[in-house]
Amino acid sequence: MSAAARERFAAMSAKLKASGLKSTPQRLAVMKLLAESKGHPSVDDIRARLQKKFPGISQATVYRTIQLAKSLGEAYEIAFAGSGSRYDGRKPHPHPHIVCLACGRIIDPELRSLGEMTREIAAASGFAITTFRLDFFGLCPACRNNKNGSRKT
Amino acid sequence: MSAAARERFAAMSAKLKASGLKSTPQRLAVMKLLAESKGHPSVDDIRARLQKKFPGISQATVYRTIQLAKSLGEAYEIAFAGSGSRYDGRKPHPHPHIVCLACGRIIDPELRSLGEMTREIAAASGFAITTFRLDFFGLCPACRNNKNGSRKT
DNA sequence: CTAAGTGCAAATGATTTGCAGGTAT
DNA sequence: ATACCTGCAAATCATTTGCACTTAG
Repeated sequence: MSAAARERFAAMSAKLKASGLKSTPQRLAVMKLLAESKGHPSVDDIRARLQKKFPGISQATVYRTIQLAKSLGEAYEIAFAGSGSRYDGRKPHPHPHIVCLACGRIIDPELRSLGEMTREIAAASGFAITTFRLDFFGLCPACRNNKNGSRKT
Repeated sequence: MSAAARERFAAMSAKLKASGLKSTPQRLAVMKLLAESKGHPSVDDIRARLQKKFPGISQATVYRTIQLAKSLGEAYEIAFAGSGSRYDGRKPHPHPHIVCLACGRIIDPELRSLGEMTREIAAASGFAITTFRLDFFGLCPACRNNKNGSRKT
């Protein structure tokens, strides 16, 4: 567990405690995974990885905990049509993504000029812009060559 | 029906005929609506507007026809998590949107610099980028004032 | 102790699909 | 004629929710 992950997990558990809600083992485990997963895991990725430690853990609990983390401002959901959402507990704010159409990998690109673009859009449309969604889709370097699809979450 | 809409409808019906599939009244009606609707209608918007002319029209037919139009390259789907998709038959290619969180209105902003941004992303990540999704969310000029929500599709 | 959380299974909402009868070509 | 369509209802898939039991504080 990297220093950054440890810090994220500390922030999450602190918010959880501060909220007055209960710090159950399941909640802490889900949040830890969110804090340390670089690969934008799905609900089922999380449930699967928690099986060893919590044999009976239910999807419902994972869903509920993720929603809780979102409502605490500690997780970010990337929803896709036609497939389950993916979650990010490392950067819990809107940011652009690049999604590999072959293996499902999702990475976070650097991108300046987005704030500028948002201001331009707001000025031209008259909307009060509060958030955005920006995804690029394509083939990652690995999938451009081999036809594999080792799903790295 | 504007000149642009007429042209889009002509393109759609031509593609349909060329595909060898049948030009049924339902299909032509759905495609006409797609061709002329500026407001990015939902499946149910379309079904509702077709009720008068086709009293028994089913959601299934609307869904199937939209998928057909998409596969012909003549309609573009904007999918949202937690609510139904919206469709665009006027510009059947990826383009940015601005979505009003209060009334659901969706408009198409002008935006240069997107191609440039895509190239930048591709170069930095090594991905072969094939498409993108860009939405801004906020309050439209009307909803910034009144709390109404006249859903203009 | 007791409000809150968990697992399970049933409910939901959008979309898809199987099937039996209808229609464009 | 006949392969393709349609409407209907049942099936899917991701996610949410009701409920009876369990547990953190």
